[in-house]
Amino acid sequence: MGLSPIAGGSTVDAVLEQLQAQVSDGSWAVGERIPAELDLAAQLGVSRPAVREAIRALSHVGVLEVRRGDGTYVRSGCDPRPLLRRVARASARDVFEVQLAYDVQAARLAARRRTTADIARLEELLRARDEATEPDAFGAADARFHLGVAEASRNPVLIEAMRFFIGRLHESMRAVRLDREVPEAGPARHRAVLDAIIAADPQAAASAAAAVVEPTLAVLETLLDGDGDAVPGAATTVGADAAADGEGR
Amino acid sequence: MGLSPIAGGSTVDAVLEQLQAQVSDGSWAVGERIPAELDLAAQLGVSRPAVREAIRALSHVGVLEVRRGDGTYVRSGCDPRPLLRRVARASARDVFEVQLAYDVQAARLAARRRTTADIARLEELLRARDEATEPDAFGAADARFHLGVAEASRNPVLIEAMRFFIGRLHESMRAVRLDREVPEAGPARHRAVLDAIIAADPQAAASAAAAVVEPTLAVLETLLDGDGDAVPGAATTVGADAAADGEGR
DNA sequence: TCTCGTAAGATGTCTGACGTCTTACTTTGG
DNA sequence: CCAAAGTAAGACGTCAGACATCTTACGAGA
Repeated sequence: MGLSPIAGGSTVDAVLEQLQAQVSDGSWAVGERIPAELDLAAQLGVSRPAVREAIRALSHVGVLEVRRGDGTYVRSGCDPRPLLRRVARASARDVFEVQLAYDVQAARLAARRRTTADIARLEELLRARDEATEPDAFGAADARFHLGVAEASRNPVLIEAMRFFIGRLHESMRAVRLDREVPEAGPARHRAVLDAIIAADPQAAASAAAAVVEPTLAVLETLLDGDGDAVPGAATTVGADAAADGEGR
Repeated sequence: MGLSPIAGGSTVDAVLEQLQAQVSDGSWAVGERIPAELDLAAQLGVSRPAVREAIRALSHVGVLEVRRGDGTYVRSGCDPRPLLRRVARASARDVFEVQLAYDVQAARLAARRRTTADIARLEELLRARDEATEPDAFGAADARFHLGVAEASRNPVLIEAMRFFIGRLHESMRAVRLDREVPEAGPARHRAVLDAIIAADPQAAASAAAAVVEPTLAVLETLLDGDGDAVPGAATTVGADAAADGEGR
């Protein structure tokens, strides 16, 4: 599969798609060096800035790697943009379900790997969470406790994934004004998570973590129910306009 | 917090960090319009292309949204780049642990939401997986089955997350030549997952999904254990740490 | 044979310009 | 007085050319 001249639509986005296609279908293998910017511009019939922007965009999402003075190399064949697009337009419920998966796994791993320092830190975070009263402060303290558990799991990928998803989740709920209406699980259930982590009991920690989120998820489910699968994007979509999807290209 | 002129290093990256900082600390609220490219260029003391590249990079990861003829708006305060960087440099084990979280949750949700059509499709995928013999073909069939379970969960975020992480996981393992050495769970355990999904038993499906991945994870653990963080540059390095992070970009 | 210097190639950045779309204001007709 | 159409201003989209800087590799010299 070769490169074909760009036709219509947004030039940069069209270039971006072509480059991604070359990577995805293996025409450009991982680790390989791709043609120079000027060569690509000539092949595609566009200017160098257009090619350059597309390359930079792909490098910022980890698909390409630019080495100054040397060239541009393929770093990974997996394109994270579909995931990012999905998360940006996802319903609060969908994000919440993924967050549940993270919480359970983080608690399980934390129970296996926590140190005494972790326990002390988590105790402090849990105390701060209990003491918080104002809605905003409470939400922040709650997030910090969940993140604290993730940090005790010693898995940097899990930590960053939770950090990102928690942020997006709060945004989603704030956008639909649900952050004040959806009740949070009480201190008791959070205490159970920490106790299980202290007891170094992965199974119990996983169960307790699920018990923390399940009630909230159930409320969320009833609040925006009726969706099922009949209404794909509409109802709870946080990303404002669904139609905007076709915007770029 | 205001904008300060760019000093040294990579101009575009410096601009990018400043823009991200403005968004992160709330100086530019979500939904708000940011200054025009020319204004930003003047404030930062750089050229318009530099500002433009930074803006495009942030728009491609969902932080900003550019509306032609109108202006640039803040779409989200959460920056996914830390997550992407982490995943790019993660060890196979760390990615695997996250993948385990997805598998368990996908199986649980699939057990609750699967249709008869899902069951038929999963049966077909499982059969194809059992029949595959060649390593590459088997790996692909295995991935398709796991993705099939995710699709039955009816959670688009979970589906895309699994698609991305499975891809990165395979890349990681191929990079260190582990894809041929790490044994896959046998047909029996996969059969158990599908049976639980058919039986509409979320709890059993979750357990079965965990049972599928746990053995592989255990082997992985012993294979590259002992490294911990002692051998930074080695094959599966998790990126050792923060130090190596400076390279990218 | 090893080391150092130089040249070629590639990316990094800048300046300036023009095209096109969106938005908002103004004007005109009812 | 209100509403609709037309117009002008602002902002992003793209392009062109040029120069700076870094990396790499090749070749000359010790």
